[in-house]
Amino acid sequence: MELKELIKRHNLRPTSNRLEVLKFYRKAGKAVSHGELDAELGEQFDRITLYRTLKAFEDAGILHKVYDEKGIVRYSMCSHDCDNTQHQDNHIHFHCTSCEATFCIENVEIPQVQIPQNLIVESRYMVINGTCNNCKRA
Amino acid sequence: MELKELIKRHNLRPTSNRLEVLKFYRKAGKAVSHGELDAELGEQFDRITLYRTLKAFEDAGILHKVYDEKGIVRYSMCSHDCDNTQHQDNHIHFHCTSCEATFCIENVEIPQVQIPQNLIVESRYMVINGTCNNCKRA
DNA sequence: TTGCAAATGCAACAGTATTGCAAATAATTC
DNA sequence: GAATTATTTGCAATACTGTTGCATTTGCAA
Repeated sequence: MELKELIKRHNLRPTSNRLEVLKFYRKAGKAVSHGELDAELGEQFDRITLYRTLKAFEDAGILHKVYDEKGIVRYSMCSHDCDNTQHQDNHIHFHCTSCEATFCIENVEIPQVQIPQNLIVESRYMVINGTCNNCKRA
Repeated sequence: MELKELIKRHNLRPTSNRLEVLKFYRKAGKAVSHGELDAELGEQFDRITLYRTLKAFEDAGILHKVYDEKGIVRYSMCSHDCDNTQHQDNHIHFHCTSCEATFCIENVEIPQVQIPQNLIVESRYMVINGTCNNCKRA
């Protein structure tokens, strides 16, 4: 079970809570909100613990935050190994307006843009809304 | 006072509440959250009324929603006349990580991107985080 | 196996947002 | 201009999301 290793590598203790959460995220293959996580693991673990687990994973660089157009916060597994100093989630996110799923499009970089005023750019965030392949068929 | 006309044109009644809210948004020149609006006009108008006013303006196409990286919902005046069926806010938003201001960069379109899977694209949303000119000086 | 730091569960609380309903206000018709 | 109708507003209640403090438990290392 390499999830245990992943957690340890980021200087966190591999508790049963964290292992289950991470297992769920890996299985999900899409961004998952605290609410969705709680619906799945709420019987087993405390609501607040799940909040703290998500925060710990984000700080450690195991999960990264994703926002959809409605401002809903979700988390998704980092594909590259991020750390506590910097996330490398410089890819586009896709949000399906039909099933509300949000997932990362790992191999597409967010394009550079030319900004008129001389503002200092630190990071870029981009979401594409549309219909995913599942919902397209239906 | 052409704000009255603007409201009427979108089939809403130009009440004092709505006129004040719109006046505030025009003056602000940046995206404003409900909380910020309430801090300014909360003495005069009810908190819930302000929520409903924002919603009404959004539905009517007078304001459009803006999200920053923390998932905070703000509203900004639509430069082009939108309507209740579609918003045309296809421009980039800039968020200053120092003063937390968010504003529209009207004249820069969100770039097209090539998406690998055959997903159906409906709209694109982009936020650039950085430092605004005000905070740069400081 | 003992001692310490990290992690968890529970309770309380804070902030944001929505809904129902009655009262007030604006627009419409006569 | 008065009466009628529909919209808008304020208040109360409620729901959802997220955070903090503290006592207890758990994991890890000496």
